Amino acid sequence: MPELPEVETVRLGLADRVIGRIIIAEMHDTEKGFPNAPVDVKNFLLGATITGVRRRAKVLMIDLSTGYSLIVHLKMTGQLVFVSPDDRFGAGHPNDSLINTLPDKSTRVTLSFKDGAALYFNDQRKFGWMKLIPTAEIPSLSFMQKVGPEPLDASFTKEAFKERFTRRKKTSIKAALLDQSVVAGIGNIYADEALWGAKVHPTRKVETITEQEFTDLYNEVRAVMSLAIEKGGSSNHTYVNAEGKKGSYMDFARAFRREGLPCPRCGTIIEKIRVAGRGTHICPHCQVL
DNA sequence: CACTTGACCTGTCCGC
DNA sequence: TGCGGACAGGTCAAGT
Repeated sequence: MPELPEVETVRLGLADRVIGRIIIAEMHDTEKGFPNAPVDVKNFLLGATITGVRRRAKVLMIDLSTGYSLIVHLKMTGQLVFVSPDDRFGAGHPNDSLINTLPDKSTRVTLSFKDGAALYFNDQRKFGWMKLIPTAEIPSLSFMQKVGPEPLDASFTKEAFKERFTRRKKTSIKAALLDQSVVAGIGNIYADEALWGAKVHPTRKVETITEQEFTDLYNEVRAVMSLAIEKGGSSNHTYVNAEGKKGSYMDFARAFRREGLPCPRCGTIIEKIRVAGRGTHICPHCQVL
């Protein structure tokens, strides 16, 4: 799914497009989709103006003028795509662009705006969700209580990074990196990329990671996340930004989904193994046990 | 408590 | 071309 850089890319795109727009209707085609409470939808979603779009870890928060917020998790295949009336079949937009074909069979929620624009929440695998809750209740959500620090926050130090792992001494470094309560926002792509960058084998137990390796991992996590945001995230199949367009980080990937190709550092063929139940890409020469 | 595994869904790709 | 199985960017609830 979208990891931190993909969710941040969506957030930036939405902030440009939906803030100030007024929601006049919502339609959804699955019960899992959202607004579980019809009364709240009627009173706090319809007619609301969007006032802000925030992100914490991989969760998006769309704040409304009514004091409620839409909370969204895209999980593996979720998308939030904004389409203005001018976009459809407009000049300069490729014919194969998603925006000309939405809604489609993966569309779970459609939010219609007063000016004719729409925001589509699509999710092929239906793992994602969208909820409507009072904005003031967000900080007390169990997710917000448990989630670790944002890796790109200026206040997030190398010392804090290392300290977060003390609770996961016996597990693999990859499983710990994927644990959202340790550090927020890392997923399968950027875990592999950061481990490759720091030359750390993903199955290494956390308690065996040296001071220098923690320093390298800290720097790599931040560098990889920053570069990915700059490139608009990674796209394999389903991920798109708020304009329905793909990101380009995969052009810069050094290990992820590069099995069978040479390691950019030493030329050894990248291998794919399984760690913590996830497909994992390593250079067997650079990342030794 | 720490840790691992399976389940949640749909679609696609790969080998027979 | 058809079919079964493995797998896909995430997170829970179970299990040990």
